[in-house]
Amino acid sequence: MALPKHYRLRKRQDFSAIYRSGLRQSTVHLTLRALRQISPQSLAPLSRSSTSHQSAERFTEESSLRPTQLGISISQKVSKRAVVRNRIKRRLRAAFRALLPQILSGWQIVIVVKPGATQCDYEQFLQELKQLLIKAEVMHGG
RNA sequence: GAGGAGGCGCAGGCGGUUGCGAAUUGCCAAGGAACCCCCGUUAAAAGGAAACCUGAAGCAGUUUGAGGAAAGUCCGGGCUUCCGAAAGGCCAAACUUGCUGGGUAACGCCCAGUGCGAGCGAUCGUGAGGAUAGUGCCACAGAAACAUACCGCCGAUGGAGCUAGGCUGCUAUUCAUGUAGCGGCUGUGGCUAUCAGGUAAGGGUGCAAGGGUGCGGUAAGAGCGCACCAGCAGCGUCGAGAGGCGCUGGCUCGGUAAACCCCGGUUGGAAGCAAGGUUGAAGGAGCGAUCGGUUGGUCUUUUUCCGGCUCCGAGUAGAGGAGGAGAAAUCCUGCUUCUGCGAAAUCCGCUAGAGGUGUCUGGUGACAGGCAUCCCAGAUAGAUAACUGCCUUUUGGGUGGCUCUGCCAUUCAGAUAACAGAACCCGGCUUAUGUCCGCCUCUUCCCGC
RNA sequence: GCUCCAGUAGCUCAGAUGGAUAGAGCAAUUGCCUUCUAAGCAAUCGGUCACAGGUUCGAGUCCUGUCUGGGGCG
Repeated sequence: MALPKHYRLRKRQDFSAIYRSGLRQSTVHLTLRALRQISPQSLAPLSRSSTSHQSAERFTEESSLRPTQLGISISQKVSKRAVVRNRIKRRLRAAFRALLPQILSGWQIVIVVKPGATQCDYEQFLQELKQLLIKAEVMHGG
């Protein structure tokens, strides 16, 4: 990872939570799944979903604590060769890192790579990522 | 110079901007803490504390960070747990290993050799035990595919009197020999029939038909005899052995075991680092200080002793709290114990190894041994990078020079790194792969001297 | 990490113990039928049996090694 560890999305729970209730945007080669993060204290009783307005109040105070976390999902259907998949991941991370200063904190993001992205270069990924993040209002429009 | 065979090496280099993991050092929040201060047995509160220890996150420095295949998972190990057994033998089972000798921790791997096959050769390939232990199969064709005889050849016994002959009678003709016609006898050759005849030379069929070629031999034939070749057996000799060479012998046995099988060989089995352990969220079960009884039951190895559990009796009042009449239920807490990664949690396992490099010695070699030296990835939604400049190499064009079918210099344009990503660790095998990549040895042909 | 299965015509599948020229349905092409089309009928076309090597007289089938695709378990 060309990202520091606390910018990475690491737990299986986080991924499944994002897939379950996150918003969705997509371009030709990428799909964005994003979830606005709730504070770490109320993360545990998330499934009971009874303490919604309490956590919403806390959110405004504590959203600045946790930075935005990124996870990348790329299937074997995109390419059977691990080298190709890893290269795409690294390029996406590099693009994300370049956009990091403009990104709001407190989000959890998963980027799903679609088949056909094998031919893309760094510039294309940067453009598509920027488009997605602006559409999802994770990033300042500039 | 052209073509070919074998082997080895490398896995482009130097930067720029922005970054990541690990180790380590320092700084640092915070905690612990000897101690200081305070107090003076009616006490030890509050406060301080850069001796020292721990040290999250962060910052800074230093070091370091994918492969020859990290891949496929086709073999062999190490390591770990469980089951079984505990040493050896026999049987069974499994493996599916199978020329010989060696190497190795081990191997289905490697090295050296033998036989066979391919190539002019360098070299290459080889799943290379047994077909008289038994069973099965060998389509079609063919008489017959494992034990038979279709045609043919030969023999024996017959038949007809057709045919070629032999002997002979009559008639015609001729001077005569003879010739022609019609008969008779014979059974040599042919024809034909038969033989539970002989034969395996020849024909035909087929991948394959009972060793091959030649001479003799025989009624015809045949290893029936001989010579040479191939194969088999025995002996001698060389070799550690597979085998090589030589001599002798009786002459002969289809193929298929990558069909079943037989023989030999090997082997505890199963799972795999998501092994397995530590901490432990969560869940289940439970919680009594002490003494006595062996007539009981059961477990630890049969017996004895000792001991554990259970049982019976005494006794105390039964973890703490709430609750209640309470030693009840129920709830919370604590403790004991069991389960416990789908809580894909933490840490360990986790990288010093059948290790790398250099050198010497032994060995034809695989390899082994000695000495010196080095420490060289440990991630876990998975680091080792993203973008980019120049060089290198090379192709084409232009210009210039020279010793001019070329070479050198310069310039412009293009191409320029393939295959591929550690996931517990090693040894092999296999597969993928190159910027016109580089190097060495050998071989064949051509040209020149 | 472990493990199983498949690969045969454009598609979906047969092909049991090796035997001659590898079949079926659909599709395609042509013809018939019909005013025309569909349906129907008839014929035709189409195969490196995934690849390479081997055993055998002979291999889709047996053996060995690869490649590709798909599934299962922890």
